[in-house]
Amino acid sequence: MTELEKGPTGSRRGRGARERIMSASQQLFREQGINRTGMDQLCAAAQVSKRTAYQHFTGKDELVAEYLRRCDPSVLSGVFDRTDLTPRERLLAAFDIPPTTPLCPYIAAAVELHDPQHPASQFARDYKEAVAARLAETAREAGAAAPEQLGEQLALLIDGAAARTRVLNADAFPTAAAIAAVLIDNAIPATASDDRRRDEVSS
Amino acid sequence: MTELEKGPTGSRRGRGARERIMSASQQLFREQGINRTGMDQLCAAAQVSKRTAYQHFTGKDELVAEYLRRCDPSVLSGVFDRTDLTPRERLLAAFDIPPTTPLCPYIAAAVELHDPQHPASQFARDYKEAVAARLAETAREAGAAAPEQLGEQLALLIDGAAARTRVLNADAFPTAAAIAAVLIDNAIPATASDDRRRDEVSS
DNA sequence: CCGTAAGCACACAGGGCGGTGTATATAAAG
DNA sequence: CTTTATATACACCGCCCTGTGTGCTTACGG
Repeated sequence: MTELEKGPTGSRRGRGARERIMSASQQLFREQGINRTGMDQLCAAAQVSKRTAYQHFTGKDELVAEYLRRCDPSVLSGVFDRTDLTPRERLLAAFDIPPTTPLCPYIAAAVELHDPQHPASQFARDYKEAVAARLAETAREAGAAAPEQLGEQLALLIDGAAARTRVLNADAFPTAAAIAAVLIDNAIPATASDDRRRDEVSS
Repeated sequence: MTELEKGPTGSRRGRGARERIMSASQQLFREQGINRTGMDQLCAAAQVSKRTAYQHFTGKDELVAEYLRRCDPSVLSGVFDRTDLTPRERLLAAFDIPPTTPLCPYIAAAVELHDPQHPASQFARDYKEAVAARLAETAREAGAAAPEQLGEQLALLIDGAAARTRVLNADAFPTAAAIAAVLIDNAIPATASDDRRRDEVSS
């Protein structure tokens, strides 16, 4: 572990300032939003001097982009890679968000930054498209008639639940899940439904 | 018309500074967002001195709240009051947003202000609940089995389309409308569908 | 042990922000 | 015309923001 990558991401041998910054970003940007979190506060929370922060990131914009890049793994990958679930169950599992998640950070970033050209906004767009693509892929596995369309629809439901949860201060994901169940059942031909009409078709 | 109300809203006899402020707010807050629009810029755009602005509004917060209050009429009322449409058509018409609308300002405000206690955030919540209620009411008129549920579902679709349109920079309302059509058809008992199976029931 | 790079403390620049104070012009109501 | 509310111009305050400059300390690798 002496040299590892020393690439653009690697804090080569220091005491892990970069990691602390990213960790503090995750917390503060989620709790307070991006615009309402100053670099001073962020550096204080990360126990990092401001000078060090600006040696790791050219500016707040880059920091925000990197923050968004590190939001995903626990949310997305954890759902689609679960082999213990049928494709249909995986599609529905995307709506079982843990109550700790305050709001989809991608939507928040896109709204707060308000600039489609901002690197973070671009990443948010790419990410949302990737989610829709994975949903479509899973929909195809589940035997949906129009998987692309279903994927886009489910993605819209997720975003709707996230936005509505934020505005109303009340969990909207159950409602979205209910809609998703309807859409999935409508899109998957009866012969492929794996848990609702199993008894009347496959067994 | 000499005295009219002289109430808190009335610019009693001046040259309409308040109206210009609100007009500029509508434009700038939508184009640039709330946080990225300073009072200096807003006053310049409204051709109003800053002093005057602060004589009409105690602060930016109040201005923002008033701005949100004036967003509605052209969007909401215009849909639900159309008597030329059947209830079912009215539900679907809610998804025919004019392409001029950049994003639901209520979601934007809730995300940007980031404070559920802010008067504008509270109004946004009330408004969203009112929309869901009117959707539910119309769903009841249309004969839906569970109108409250359908109203909440359609409201979620609208918010999802708005959020997704913002993040992706691409119109997501057609997708939402497609989902809405499915939900409506599923929720309305066959005997009550007013334009699909009309010929086999009512006439 | 020594060199070098990572990190630190601290002050400061430059600008935008929300908001105010003051003195002046204008237009309507009487 | 006088009065009075309304709007104006403009300077100003204190605060917080992103971002730097400078010199010093620490710790790891060779």
